[in-house]
Amino acid sequence: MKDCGTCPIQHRAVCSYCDADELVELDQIKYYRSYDAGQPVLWAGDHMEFVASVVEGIASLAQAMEDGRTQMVGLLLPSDFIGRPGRDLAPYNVVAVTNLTLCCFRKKPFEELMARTPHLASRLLEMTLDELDSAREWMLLLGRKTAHEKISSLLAILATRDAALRKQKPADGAAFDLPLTREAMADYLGLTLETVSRQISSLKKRGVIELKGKRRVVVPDFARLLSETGDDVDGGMIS
Amino acid sequence: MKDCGTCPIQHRAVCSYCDADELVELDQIKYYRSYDAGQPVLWAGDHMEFVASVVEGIASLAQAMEDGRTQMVGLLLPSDFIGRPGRDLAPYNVVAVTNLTLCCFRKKPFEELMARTPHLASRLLEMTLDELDSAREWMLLLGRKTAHEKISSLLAILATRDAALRKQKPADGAAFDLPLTREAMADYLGLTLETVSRQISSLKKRGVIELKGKRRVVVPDFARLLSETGDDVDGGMIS
DNA sequence: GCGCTGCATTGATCAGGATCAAACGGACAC
DNA sequence: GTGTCCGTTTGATCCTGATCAATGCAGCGC
Repeated sequence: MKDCGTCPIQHRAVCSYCDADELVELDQIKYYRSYDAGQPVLWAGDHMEFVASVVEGIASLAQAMEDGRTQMVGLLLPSDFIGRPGRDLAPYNVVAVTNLTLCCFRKKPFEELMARTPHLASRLLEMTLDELDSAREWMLLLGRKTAHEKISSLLAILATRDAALRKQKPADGAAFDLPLTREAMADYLGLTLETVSRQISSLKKRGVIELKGKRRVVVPDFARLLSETGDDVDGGMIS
Repeated sequence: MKDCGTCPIQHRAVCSYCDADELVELDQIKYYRSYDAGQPVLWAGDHMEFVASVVEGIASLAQAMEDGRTQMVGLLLPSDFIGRPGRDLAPYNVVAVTNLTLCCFRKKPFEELMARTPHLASRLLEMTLDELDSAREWMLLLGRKTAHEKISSLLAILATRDAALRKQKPADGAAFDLPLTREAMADYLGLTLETVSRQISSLKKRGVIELKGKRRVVVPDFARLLSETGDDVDGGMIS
């Protein structure tokens, strides 16, 4: 895959054919948006006038119940795609977890382009199938794992994705930043923030992880961490 | 949408353009398969040589952990689609819950057809987005709802889908069959079978539902049932 | 320095569901 | 009829994670 420099459509989102003519067209309909940490990007029910690719930062997708219970249903890291071609209303809340930059494409022209270019549609289908798979992995976590396995799984995933952003495999001794507050982690894992805190303390006490400050995590032995997740050690969960 | 008679590709799966030429092609690569209740259709990791549309009966998608814990991640009713164009390996176990008939399309020619027909790809994209939405609704249920809300939600969904198969809205006093054992419900809801049984007994005792035998459920007041689900009463969950 | 604010940690207690165990009841073979 | 099998119900007890509450701690404005 040819690299298109600093242009965000180099991301896997829409660029499996990076040197094709469509690239030029996409380039013409793109624009950038930035959000501060904590700022909402979309509320459930909003009209969506764009689709977008995450350039930098982290966004979350969350469902809420009226009484305030919330469940995060997705975490969007750089190169992830936001939006539903063919849909008008946002199905869940999208919030900037950290400072966030999106590369947006106006929805109408994007859809028109899609209708003319089969590989774009199949690329999006492929990405959506990936999302569906990870949503279903997450269902296993939410429905059947213990608090302890949940936290370990989350840390393993964050470590893996963090390494992947640097095009590496997660290595022993690697450090990464926890981009989420304890409360956000709780909402992602279906726990309370107290339980998250306690489980992290316990992992620390047992030497599975080390904490540098509150947010930086060092994993001295990655296989050890994986063995705490409840997953089949090779394959399975980590996607 | 034009009806193509008894041919299963009338299902929304692949037939938004029922009178198009592709229909003829699809017809040439289709074949049927039947499974008995309880029989496996695919194991996670199997090679998939077909994609398929459910004609009759119910199938389940499930993830399993090595120690036996399992989580159902999807329930496939007639008109639902099985398979991932572009993927080779089955990501989860597929099991026939009741007697099951599938209309299968050989994968290779199906994919070739897809590559040539943009509307087929976008139809599948749309369906996959729907699946993704319901997977995420289910994540809210698994992560944040009480046992009591979980059971009510499941019953509401089954009642709704059952009515939909007859092209109706769920009505007060409507009856439907529970196609699942207590254990299967438990695996779907992230509970144990004992808890499922107790919660159903409690709903019965409080008059929210009536049971005719073990498997037939009557819902005297559908709004009452909905109010027990924890969802926003209009819209939300029921999809 | 001070107090304030926003996360995070830790403790004490409670309760919702899990677990272990027994009994029930219908379908079916013999 | 009897016995067995399977799914279900019900009971007693336990334990994980929720809840309520207090404290810690870093950053920041003044």
